[in-house]
Amino acid sequence: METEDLNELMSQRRRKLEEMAAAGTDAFKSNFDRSHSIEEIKKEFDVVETGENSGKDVDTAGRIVARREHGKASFIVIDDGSSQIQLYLTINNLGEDNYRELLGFDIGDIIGVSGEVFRTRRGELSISVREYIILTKSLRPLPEKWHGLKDKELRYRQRYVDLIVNPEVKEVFAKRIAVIKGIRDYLADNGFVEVDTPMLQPIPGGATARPFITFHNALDMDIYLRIAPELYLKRLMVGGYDRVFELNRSFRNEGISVRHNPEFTMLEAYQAYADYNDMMELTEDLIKKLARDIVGEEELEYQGIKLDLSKPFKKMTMLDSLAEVGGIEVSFDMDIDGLKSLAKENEVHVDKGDGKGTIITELFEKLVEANLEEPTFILDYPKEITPLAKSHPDNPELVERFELIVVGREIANAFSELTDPREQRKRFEKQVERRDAGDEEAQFFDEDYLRALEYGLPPTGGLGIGIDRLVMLLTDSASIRDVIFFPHLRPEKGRE
RNA sequence: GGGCCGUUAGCUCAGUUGGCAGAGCACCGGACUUUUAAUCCGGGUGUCGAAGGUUCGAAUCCUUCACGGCUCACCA
Repeated sequence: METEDLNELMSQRRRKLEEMAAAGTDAFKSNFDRSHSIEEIKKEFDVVETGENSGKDVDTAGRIVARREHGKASFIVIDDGSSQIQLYLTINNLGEDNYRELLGFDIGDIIGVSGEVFRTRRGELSISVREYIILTKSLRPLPEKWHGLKDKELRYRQRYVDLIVNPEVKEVFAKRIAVIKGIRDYLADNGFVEVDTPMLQPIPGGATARPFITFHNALDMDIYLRIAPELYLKRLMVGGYDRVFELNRSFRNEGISVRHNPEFTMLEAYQAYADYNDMMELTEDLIKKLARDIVGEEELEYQGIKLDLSKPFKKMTMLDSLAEVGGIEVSFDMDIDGLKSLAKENEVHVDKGDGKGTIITELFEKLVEANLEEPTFILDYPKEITPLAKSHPDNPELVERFELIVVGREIANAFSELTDPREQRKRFEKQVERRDAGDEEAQFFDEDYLRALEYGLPPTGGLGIGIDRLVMLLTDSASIRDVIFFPHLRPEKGRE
């Protein structure tokens, strides 16, 4: 199969590889001792002035990304992922045969070089090559140097090529890496410990979503990929951990869009003796810190919308926001038919089994959430859609829950956790009723979780942050695929 | 799932009314000892996403399919 899709360029490279082999050269070396990374060279030799020789040799390596031939003296640019540097090669330094061989290497090949660092007359820090070695032969041509790789499908499927030729992609992922590290550092500084809980769960819980189902052969049973780590993390709180977090993947078997990938990265953090107000403070502080550290300032722009993260985030209850932003008066005192007709007026879809809480939430999402730009905490969600949160003392229809909305998107979600096992049992039973009525996203009944609650969960605040969406916000990325190295795509056909 | 758009050389893209498949970069050959999108001379390397159909003739028109993008629906 492989030979069939060989084009001329790939054939040429394979021929070169065979010629190397025939000459006794191994084109896939096992190691190379560097004295410096390219970034280190740039730092250390920054003081070398235009036209000046440093008098010092370095050993470094990288991928050939450009070549400029000038007869008996030429230039090659190599890139090691940290930075790029120009190589200067002359017949005088290398001799005719070696000079020709080094120039004959292809763009994409990975080489090691030794030589003196100097700065050219044009001011470019360079290495005057004395010795070189092929480390890895590249058998496929890279995309064009000027336009890079544009085709989105190729960029997502072959992210390795995207990363080689499109430098801005690396910047986005550098920020993603920094966000994740920043969160871990922040939480560690605040006394949280990072834990791992099961991704393969016999009962998928902690969120309202359809799970992926797989099968355990030895146990002869269905098993689920987790939709959230929540119930296991709260079991750990029962076990006596005071502050825990998990920053890892969850999986939801739902539609794929610019905001949804079937597997996504989520932070969940739980703090004992805290409630949702404490989690609100933590969320705001964390996000402001990430903006400062990673974007460099608290004013940023997302898809043309200017956001000022330096101001205190706004706070509104869901019901108030429907009045203030949505322009409709809604309350749980209205009867269900009144809410249904209100939904109809506003072109909000209502399912048969939907109660007041669901309809109000749908109205909120349509009339309010989509229109919120500046960071806004929305407080006090309907109990009906939130089976794991503590009841609100002022209104039995509500729970102590908030979401942080930025540019119409949910960035964080938190509650005062429901700790009363008797009420949790009733809430689970309601979910089972919904599931029996055909709601595939209703939550599962988890008897062991109730047992854990019966031993006693301290008052606990819980927080979830969607990392991919947060990174989108901080990197001004329009699609979740731009912040996930390998986003989910349909398999390529004609493969295998 | 619906709608719209796209798929042509390794990459980025043109391709007129249906009439021999094009450019730039990359690549190959040649010139050039400080260039940096190097330059100059010569060379087009292709299953026009796939399969059918219409036609003397299809990259171009029609049908179906695949993959992707945007969007609506769905969904935390």
